[in-house]
Amino acid sequence: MEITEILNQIYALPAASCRKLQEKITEASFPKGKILLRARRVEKTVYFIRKGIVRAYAHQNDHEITFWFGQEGEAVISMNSYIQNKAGYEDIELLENCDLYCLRSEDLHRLYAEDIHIANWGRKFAERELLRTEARLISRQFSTASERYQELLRDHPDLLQRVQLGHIASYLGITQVSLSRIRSALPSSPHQEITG
Amino acid sequence: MEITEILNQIYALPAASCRKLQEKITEASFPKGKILLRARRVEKTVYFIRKGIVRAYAHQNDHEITFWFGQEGEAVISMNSYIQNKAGYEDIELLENCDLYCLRSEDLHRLYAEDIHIANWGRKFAERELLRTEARLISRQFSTASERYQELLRDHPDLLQRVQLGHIASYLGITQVSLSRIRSALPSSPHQEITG
DNA sequence: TTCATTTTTTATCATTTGTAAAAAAAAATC
DNA sequence: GATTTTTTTTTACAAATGATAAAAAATGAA
Repeated sequence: MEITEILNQIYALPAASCRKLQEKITEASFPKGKILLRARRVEKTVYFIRKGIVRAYAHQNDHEITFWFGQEGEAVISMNSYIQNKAGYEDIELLENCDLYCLRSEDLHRLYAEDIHIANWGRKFAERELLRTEARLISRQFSTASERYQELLRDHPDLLQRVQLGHIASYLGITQVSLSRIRSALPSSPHQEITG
Repeated sequence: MEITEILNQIYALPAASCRKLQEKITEASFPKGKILLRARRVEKTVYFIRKGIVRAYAHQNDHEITFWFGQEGEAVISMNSYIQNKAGYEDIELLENCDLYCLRSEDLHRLYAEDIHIANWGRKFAERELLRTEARLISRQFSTASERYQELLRDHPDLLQRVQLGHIASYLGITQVSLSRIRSALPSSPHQEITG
C-alpha cells in the first residue's frame, strides 16, 4: 500500500502539505520476528505498514497478552510515546516480513505546529484510532467470547489466516483452550471436514 | 469547574484562540434523570461538565450496558456524531443535577479549519480520550473483574460514592450479583461493620 | 414516623472459562 | 520422507460468573 494512499485515507491533505509530510518519511524492511517497538522505552518513530502484519503485546505476570494487530495501511505506534513522549507498555513484533514507512515523531510534531492541514490530519488520525478502540471496548462489554470470535471472523477473515490462534485467543481475552472449544462448537467451524 | 480550566488542561491555548472558543460556548443546567444525548441521532452539541456526573449506556437485548462515566471537567459527546457526523449508539443520562457548558459541534469544526492552535487542541482532545479508552481496554484484557473493581476503587473512589452499584457492575462488565460477591469477598469491604 | 419503592446482598444451580496434561495435527528442519 | 518442533485440539476437573428468586437494606414520599 502506497504512502500517499495511507496518509490521505486518514484525512485528505492539500498537495503541498502532503509533500511536506512525505519528505520526512523513509522506507525500511524488517524480517518476521523482529521486535519493532519495545516496552519501557520512549519510542521516537511512527511506522505505517506498507506490507505485512504485526502484533502489540504486553506482559501480565509471566505470559504475553496480545491486544492489537496491525495490517497494511495501519499505523504502528507506542501510544504513550507518540502522545506523551513517555515510555510505553507494549512490545510490537512483526508476524511476517514487513515493509514499513518510517516517520520520526519529532518531525511529525513539528509539522503539527506549523501546518494547520497536518494538525487536522493528526486530529483525524487520533480520532480514527479512538473510534476503533472504543468499538473494541464496547464489543468487549457487549458480546460473549464466542460472539467476539464470530465478529472477528466476519470483519477480519484475513487475520485468521495470517495469525496463529494463540494470539487470536489472547486478543479476544480468552485462553487458547477456550477459543478451541468455541471454534468446535460453531456449526461451520473451518477445520471441520465435510464427509459425504 | 471553570471552562477556561477545562479547555486549557486539554491543551494550553494562546489567549486569542481560547477567547475564540469561549465565544461559542454557552451554559445550561439540567435535572438529574435527563437524557442529554440519545442513540440513533446525530447529536449537534459537545458538552463539558461544570458540575455533576453522567453515564453513557447502550442497549444490548433488553438491558442497558453502562460503558462510560463523565465527571467534572470531562467532555460529553457522542463519538460517532462528533467524529463522523453519524448517528450514535449511546444514550447519555444525567445521574445528578448538572451544570454544563455547551458548544455546537459545527462551530468547533469551523474553528478547527481556521485556527491551528484550536486544531491542535482538538488533536490533543482526541488523543487524551484515546489514551483513556486504550487504558480501559487493556485493564479489561489484563485484569479480573475483582482487580478491575479494586482499580476503580483506588483511582476513582468518588465514583463509588456517587453512582449506584448496578451501573458500576455494568461498567465493569459483570452483573450486579457478581459485583456484590466480589465486594463481600474483599478484606475491607466498605459495607462491613467493625464489631468491637 | 410509616409505607412503598429501589437498591443491594444472599442463596442455589447452570454455564462458561481457566488450568494442566496429553493427544493430535500442522509446520519446520534435516 | 522422516524427525523434530510448534501449534491446535481434546479431556478432566476447578474456579468464576451468570440467571433467577428471595431476603435484607437503603432510600424516598406521604
